[in-house]
Amino acid sequence: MPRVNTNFNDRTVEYEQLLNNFKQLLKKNNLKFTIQREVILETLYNSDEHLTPEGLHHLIQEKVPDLKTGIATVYRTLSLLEESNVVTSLSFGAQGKKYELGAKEHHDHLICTICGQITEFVDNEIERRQHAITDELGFTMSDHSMQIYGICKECQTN
Amino acid sequence: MPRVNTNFNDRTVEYEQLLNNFKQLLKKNNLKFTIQREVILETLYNSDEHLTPEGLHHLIQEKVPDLKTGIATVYRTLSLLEESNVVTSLSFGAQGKKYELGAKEHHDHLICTICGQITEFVDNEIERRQHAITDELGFTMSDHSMQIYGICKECQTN
DNA sequence: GTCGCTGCAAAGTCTTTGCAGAGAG
DNA sequence: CTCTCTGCAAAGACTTTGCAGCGAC
Repeated sequence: MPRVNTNFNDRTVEYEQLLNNFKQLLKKNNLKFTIQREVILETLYNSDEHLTPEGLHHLIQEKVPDLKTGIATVYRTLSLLEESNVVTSLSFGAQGKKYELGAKEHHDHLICTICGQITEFVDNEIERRQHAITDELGFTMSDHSMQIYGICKECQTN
Repeated sequence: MPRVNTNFNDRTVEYEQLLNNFKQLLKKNNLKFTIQREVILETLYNSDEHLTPEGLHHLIQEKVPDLKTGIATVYRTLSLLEESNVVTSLSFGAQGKKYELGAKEHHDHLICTICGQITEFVDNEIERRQHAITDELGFTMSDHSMQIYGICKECQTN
């Protein structure tokens, strides 16, 4: 099994927790903990980027070439993880969903339309306003997402 | 040509403007003003809902059955309208894009995960914060979108 | 008349599904 | 052992494209 950190630092602890939660979740639903599922979770964890199913599949093939993981398994596992709220999917303008671990603090996205880079941010004032708006309309908010599109600092100077 | 209003009220005026803008846009780009393009624009205008390409196609077939509009034309026209910023596409969780006229004031969306209803809203405080955030990061904002998911008032009582 | 547009059907993407064998518990 | 997972390939959903005839200008 690939594991990025073998020394016991914070990052490893965080991953161990995530992994344990995932194992419990599987057990609770009579599902099995397989190598493929672990590799997928770990790859998502170790990637700073927002991955498409295909991108994730490629990454896994590079990192663990012996395990011939099928794209179908990637899709199936992502659906499972999304249902379980372990990951969140984002569907931006163009096409195809991207996935990210959802365990992190809630955040929104800045998307550069030139280089495609995604930057995350959190703004408490916006979060507050969202609650105010839904309260006013009698709407029970379960989730929300916000994307700002434009040109990032780097792409402006190039 | 179908035309919902023949009397000269505000709504008709608004549509006439939209139509004229569209015609100018076509002329400027050496494109042709066709019946199909008018019907598509008009159907979008007269629909309060956010339409999928397929939904739009169905609506048109119902309303103008003699004109055998092909789904390909709907897709092609929507792309054209989107490029020209006449319509905006929204791609929410599930799949498939939905389109709405983009000429209206900028607004965000509340999406009921039970009945699928989409409610629009505008919040100036949020708009202000978005500008503040992008300014701070040196990001040039071109557009943004926000969706809040949850359960609408009606679905809560049912 | 010219040149763009349209409908049709075929081809592409991206995603899901059926199935038989592999593997977790 | 049982019953879920997996990889593969086939099938689906949605969208785009090639083409020959049609129609706007």
